[in-house]
Amino acid sequence: MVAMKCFQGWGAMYDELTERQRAILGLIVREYVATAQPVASKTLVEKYNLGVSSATVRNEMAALEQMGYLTHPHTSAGRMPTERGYRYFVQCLMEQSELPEEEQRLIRHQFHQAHMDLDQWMRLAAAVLAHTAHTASLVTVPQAPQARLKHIELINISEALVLVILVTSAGLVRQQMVPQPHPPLQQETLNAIANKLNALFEGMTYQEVRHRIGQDLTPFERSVANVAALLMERIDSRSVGQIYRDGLLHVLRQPEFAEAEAVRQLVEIIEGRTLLEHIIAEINNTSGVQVIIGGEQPWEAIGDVSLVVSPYGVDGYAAGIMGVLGPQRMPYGRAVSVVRFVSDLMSHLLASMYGGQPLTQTRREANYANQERLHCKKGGRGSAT
Amino acid sequence: MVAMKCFQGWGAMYDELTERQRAILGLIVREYVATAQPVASKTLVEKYNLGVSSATVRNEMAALEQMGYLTHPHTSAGRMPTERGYRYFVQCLMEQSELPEEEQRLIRHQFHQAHMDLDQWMRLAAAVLAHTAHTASLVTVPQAPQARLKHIELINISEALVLVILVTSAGLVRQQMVPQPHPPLQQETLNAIANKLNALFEGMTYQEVRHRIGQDLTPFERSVANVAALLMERIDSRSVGQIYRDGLLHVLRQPEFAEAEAVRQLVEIIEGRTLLEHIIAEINNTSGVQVIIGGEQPWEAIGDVSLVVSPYGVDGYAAGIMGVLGPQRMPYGRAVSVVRFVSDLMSHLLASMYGGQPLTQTRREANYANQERLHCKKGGRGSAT
DNA sequence: TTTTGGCACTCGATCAATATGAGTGCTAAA
DNA sequence: TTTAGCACTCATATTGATCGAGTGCCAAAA
Repeated sequence: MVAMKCFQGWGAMYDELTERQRAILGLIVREYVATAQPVASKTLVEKYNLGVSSATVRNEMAALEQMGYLTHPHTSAGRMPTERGYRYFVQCLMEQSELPEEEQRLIRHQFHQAHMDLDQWMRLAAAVLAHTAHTASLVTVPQAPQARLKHIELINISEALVLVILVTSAGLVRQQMVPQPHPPLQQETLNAIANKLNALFEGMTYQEVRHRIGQDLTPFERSVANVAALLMERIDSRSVGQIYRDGLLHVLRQPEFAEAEAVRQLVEIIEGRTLLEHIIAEINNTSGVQVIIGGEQPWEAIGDVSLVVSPYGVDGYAAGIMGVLGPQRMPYGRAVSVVRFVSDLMSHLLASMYGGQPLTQTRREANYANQERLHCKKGGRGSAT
Repeated sequence: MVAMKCFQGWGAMYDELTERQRAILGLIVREYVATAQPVASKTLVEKYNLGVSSATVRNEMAALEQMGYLTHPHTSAGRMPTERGYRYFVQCLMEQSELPEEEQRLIRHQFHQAHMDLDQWMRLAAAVLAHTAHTASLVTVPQAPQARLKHIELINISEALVLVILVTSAGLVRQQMVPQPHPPLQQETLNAIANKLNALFEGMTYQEVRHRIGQDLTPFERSVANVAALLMERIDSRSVGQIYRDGLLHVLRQPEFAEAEAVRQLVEIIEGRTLLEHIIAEINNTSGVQVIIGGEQPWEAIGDVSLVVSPYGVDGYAAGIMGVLGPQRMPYGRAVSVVRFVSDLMSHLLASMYGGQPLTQTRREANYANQERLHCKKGGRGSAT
């Protein structure tokens, strides 16, 4: 059967495989994902009623191995997908179903329960991703490109302390205590000061605020302005703010993490910031759901761990990423569905909170990949003739 | 030599052991903690220049095993402490040194860097505990007994949204968006409304706020008041709020977590909320640093994991717990030192922020245990007569 | 009465030899 | 092009033998 173009840049690769090889590769991936055991030619034939003998399947397997889609742990073992095999599966073979309507409704409901509470949304997103995909999950707080001051508020906490509350244009709120000046100020005076500072600094970045400090301000006002600048700088500098995690236990149950070394590596990815920041930086430049597979291309470092991640947020206001992570042997279809759904949902919720365009548009646009895939699939699902 | 009372309720147990047995038990615990290998009579004699032969040590070991302080993994292996052995060690044998001055200074410095930023303090506390004790660490956000409203602020975010900021008397800040009423309100109007609500509700709990809602308020004011009540209720209801964790990797490096099952159990304790809340509830009723050892008394469920925890906070304002957790085979001395130091430090910092008495007093008082211990030690270090 | 040297005994750990069987690769026939 | 059949490979499990660390105990010494 004639092979068809599947995905930009994968055309050549796609052409390598016959329809039957593609069917077999798909079954092997699915079977291996389900059982975590190398799959034998015989099991395949028996379980899926292929109309051919195991020997035929073996030949195809050998061909697929030759081309780098499968491996052998040892001579007398079944086949398992290589990274390249997974990649092909994800790009061309996987059906990208939507999440079942029932599940969608449940998730939406949970989010609407948490009225406009960003913190709870993040927590919930992490929980839903982990629970639905049976993997670990990560959600980063959406970050504005550069924090700009929206509003300062001063609150009299005691004779010794004043609370500075700062709201950025992206809606982030930060607070910090500062000492009262020598004769403590009353709330009304503080309000007046806040008004003055708001008039002066509204819409500025932390550098601009710093620059404007100095003339015609009392020492106390100056210290408040400095604190405001500091808080904004802190927001900007934390390239990733807090990270919400969940579902580590799900992943630990997988057999690939039966020994300590693998677990260590996994936890190092999840908890350690360096690698994560690297990944996040990479992802933020893309759009749509991305699948990162174990030791592929630039991700040799992450070993047996795969990620399915997506940026989300509001265009121009705030952008974060969320995703799930598990062993290479991961149910990619389900993972992609749920990551796409939840990131879309969050984007829309954030948009309704801040105004602005949810980051979904770019993703729809990115669906060319998806559509191409469907197109390529049309080529044939049926068993070999 | 006459045995002396060591610690309330442990007198009887203490009396069981001769001076030499105590010395040997202490050495075994220390050696086992250091090497993670069952310790043999010979190694003990050679390494510590005991003035006796290995046979003698063996006899004493047999006696200690008889009494339940030691075990055997198998016949031809050295001895290792039982839970009871660890307990005796912690209660009577461990020297409770302070953290080295150098280290104290460094830690204090780090905390003072993070000016009055509660979030950063917590993160830092978790990091310091984990790093210093080479274990995993937990820090819960200090919770006020009942949140009372200190201040409400309303900020005009857009034509569609108003940000409600709420400050409790304990200094916690929460925010939430509410929709603007039909003709959107200007910032000045919002200020007036905030003033009105502040005058009405200051100092009230969420129940009291709910009760006062209804008469002479506009629908918008009522919705703000409701949101405020909801936020305070949420603060109260989260018996433990966010939990800061760190250092999981340290623990995973320990040989007792070489196999997946142990790791699973550990992560279940750290990430799962149920068991943790149970522990926290138990601890909050006590004062001073507590040592929870693996499968002891009411803690059979936590298996091979030990905790060293302490409450901290400001008397009457806010109380949380912090601590470290690792395998039973844990450097208890160091862990106790650092937990005590950091919890004291945090208590003082919080007290300087909120006013009030730091929770340290009770701990000093609890030192009777410590002093008794020193007393008991005085009883004799030398070998038996 | 306590300590100690000595010796037998136990039992995990390690290694080699062997058997087992799952699954492939290849070849020759259909 | 497919397939039946068979040889081949290699992980896994089993057994047995050996080694040695460390204890337990006893009888002699202090």
